[in-house]
Amino acid sequence: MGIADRREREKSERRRLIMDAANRLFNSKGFSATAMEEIAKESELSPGTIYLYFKNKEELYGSLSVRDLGLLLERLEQINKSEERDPQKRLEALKGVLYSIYEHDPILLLNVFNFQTSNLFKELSEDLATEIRRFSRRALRTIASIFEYGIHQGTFTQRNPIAIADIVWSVFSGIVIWEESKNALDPEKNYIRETLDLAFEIIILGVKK
Amino acid sequence: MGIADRREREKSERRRLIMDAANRLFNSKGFSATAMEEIAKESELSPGTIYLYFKNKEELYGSLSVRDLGLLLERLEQINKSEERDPQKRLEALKGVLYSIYEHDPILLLNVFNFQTSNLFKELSEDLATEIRRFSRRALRTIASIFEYGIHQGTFTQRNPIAIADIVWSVFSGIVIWEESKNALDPEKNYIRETLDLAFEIIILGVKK
Amino acid sequence: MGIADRREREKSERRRLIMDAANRLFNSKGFSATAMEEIAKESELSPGTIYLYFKNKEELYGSLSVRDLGLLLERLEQINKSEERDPQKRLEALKGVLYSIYEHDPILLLNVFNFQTSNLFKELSEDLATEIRRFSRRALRTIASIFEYGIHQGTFTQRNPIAIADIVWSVFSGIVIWEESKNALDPEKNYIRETLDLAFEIIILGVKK
Amino acid sequence: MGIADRREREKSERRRLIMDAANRLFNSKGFSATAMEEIAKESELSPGTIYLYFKNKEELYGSLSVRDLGLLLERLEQINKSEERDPQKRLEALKGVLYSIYEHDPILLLNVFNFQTSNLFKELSEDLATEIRRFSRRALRTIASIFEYGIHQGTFTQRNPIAIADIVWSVFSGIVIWEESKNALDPEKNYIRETLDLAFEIIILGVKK
DNA sequence: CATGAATGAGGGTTCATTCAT
DNA sequence: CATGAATGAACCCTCATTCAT
Repeated sequence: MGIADRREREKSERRRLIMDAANRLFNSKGFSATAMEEIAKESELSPGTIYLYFKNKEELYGSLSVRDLGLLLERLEQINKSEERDPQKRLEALKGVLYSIYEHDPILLLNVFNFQTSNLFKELSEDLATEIRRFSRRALRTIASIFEYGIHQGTFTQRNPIAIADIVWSVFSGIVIWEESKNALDPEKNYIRETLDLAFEIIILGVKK
Repeated sequence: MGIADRREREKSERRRLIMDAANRLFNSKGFSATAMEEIAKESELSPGTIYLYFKNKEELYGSLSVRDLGLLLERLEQINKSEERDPQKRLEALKGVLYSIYEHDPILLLNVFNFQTSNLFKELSEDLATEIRRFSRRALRTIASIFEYGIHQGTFTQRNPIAIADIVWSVFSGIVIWEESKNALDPEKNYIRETLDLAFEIIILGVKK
Repeated sequence: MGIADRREREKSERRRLIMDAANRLFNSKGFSATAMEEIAKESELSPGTIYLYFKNKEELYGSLSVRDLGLLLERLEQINKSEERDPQKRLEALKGVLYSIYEHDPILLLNVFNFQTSNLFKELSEDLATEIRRFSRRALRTIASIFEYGIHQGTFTQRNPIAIADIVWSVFSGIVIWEESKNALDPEKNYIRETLDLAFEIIILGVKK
Repeated sequence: MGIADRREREKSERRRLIMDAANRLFNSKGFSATAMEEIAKESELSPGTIYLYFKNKEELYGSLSVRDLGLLLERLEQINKSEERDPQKRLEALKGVLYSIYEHDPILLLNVFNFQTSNLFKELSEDLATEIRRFSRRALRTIASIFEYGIHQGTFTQRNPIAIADIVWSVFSGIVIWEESKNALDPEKNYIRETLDLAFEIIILGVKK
């Protein structure tokens, strides 16, 4: 490995270091309530260094969204690439992916969500904004293609697959946000798994012929 | 009308004036990005005056949630009080209520949502926090009772009504947030109505016997 | 009693009412930390009314000083007017007066003191400032005349009576402030009486022939 | 001198810079009337920088007291460590110290005083409050030991040394405050030196056998 | 590249004072 | 006279960002 490579790797490692720290803090305290200096401290770097890797606070937050969406996208695309031929099984796999994403980082989707809704978007560089939009669209389209496949096979009823994908995405994100917020108030009871299972049960009943 | 009455009315009008201005600004710029002075300017009052009506910025925001939730709750309870005997029709009424709420203020639910998720809750006076929680719980229970009614009548399949209410609430909020965020990026195309219709169609298929 | 008289009396009663309330609050929280609205509430009047009786916050505070100084002055002048012929006994009477003032309102002198030191003086109307200065000077001169009397009688050593009065005044105020501040830290132990007694003992030894 | 050392020195110089500026302003305008921004301007720094060195306005004020008390304490302790065997000479030295402190900063003691009396104490960090209390107590005890020494030697009359120290402290502070306030009103005439001399004369007569 | 001290604009909030009723 | 709602200037403090080292 050449020196240039090592530099490159160290650089991207440091980027990840910052993003991980930022993710932890943004998740636990929210965007506005997290100070850049805290992120610096958490990542054991100085504030100035953060700005060598990210143009500003918004871009740092946006980069988290990109990373998360990329992760999600990759997993989703594996479903379509799989050998599985039964549409309902593919739907189950979708549930599995979404749930595992939730388990990996409970509010990953909430972040992606909040970010897109929020006005932080406006502060973003065109590049990053475009990337988020593209990833987001691709994720939706990938979900849609699972349904398309089912419709094509004749197992699912004829409906607009993109619209169904929107619904799946919405209900999933909605449940995660909603149950997480209930969780925050009463940490004892966590019904996310059950609610998600039920939601999928209903969706399958609703789309199957 | 006595002087005291008039005073009282003026006072509550002023409160509403502030809340409306705050709502507009919070909606378009978000909580943190909105300065109290802007709210003052928007409501044609002075900063000091805002503080005569609301203890602080958080309480002002929280009061918006309470007002919104109250509005929603009232509409929901009318469904159960209605003469309608057909469970599916009641479900349609629920859709109508949620949609009309959306039309009245597209991000009303988003606000309620974001608020509960956010850390702003911690800054709230106990009174206000309790009220929000109570309203929120009652709204859920009211939705649940629509399903209970259908199960009781034998039209809907036997399932936990509270869980279904959570799903309905989640999917509805999720769609609104999601479509609104797509809206923000591309204001030409608004598919909310269609997506909601489809979502309800699926839910009805999913819960009917 | 005519109507005009009653008006006058009510007016001065209200003045006193406000001053008493202000005194209590200034004493317990200090000048800056006391809000005019608190004084209004404590005196069961409205903020606006306070301003009918006092031009501003500083004048209200200054008026307290005037009242206190007047009270003190009256008591001091009685000593000189008394039948008592023994200079040392007159000195004892002086101690009694100062101590009873302290008992009446522990920080009366502290207030007079702080006020004169503070920059509040600058905000005062010329009238009030002049009055405070005149009272203050007269109080000093009255104390001085007690010593003059003793020197004249040949019981006290020949010294500048005004300077001695300054010292008496300083030591007395100093002790009150100092012991009060120790009091604030450890309310159990109150040595003011003992310290004052000792101070007078020393002074008497110091001035007697 | 290493870089770290220089950093350290610059840092403490900066601290002193701020404290000096703050001292000037607090002295001339009082605590409440002095804005942090003025202190920033006076020390040619930005407001934010002040907060890098002091947690808040109260702590800045408190730090001044600590510095002043430290200075005083050091001087007082030198009296006891000195070769001087004559108690009355030691008393003279005490007068000298107190007077030189006064000359160094005429209202140093007034500040220490006012601070302890004021409610600012409550806002202080435990550390700083403790330090002020400790210094204050030690200063008193050091003064007391001068008298103890005189009593032990048989030159002074048997009296509670701590109480005498309180009196000395009180009369000295009292005179400074009092004469300064007269000074403020009529800057022509400054009798502090004379008054202090007379006060010491009286005290010495009062405590000597 | 990395640092972290310094910046200074901006935010939330208070409160002495006014004035229409 | 009395009121108290309204004002708005001013204050303390934070924190995203910069830049000399």
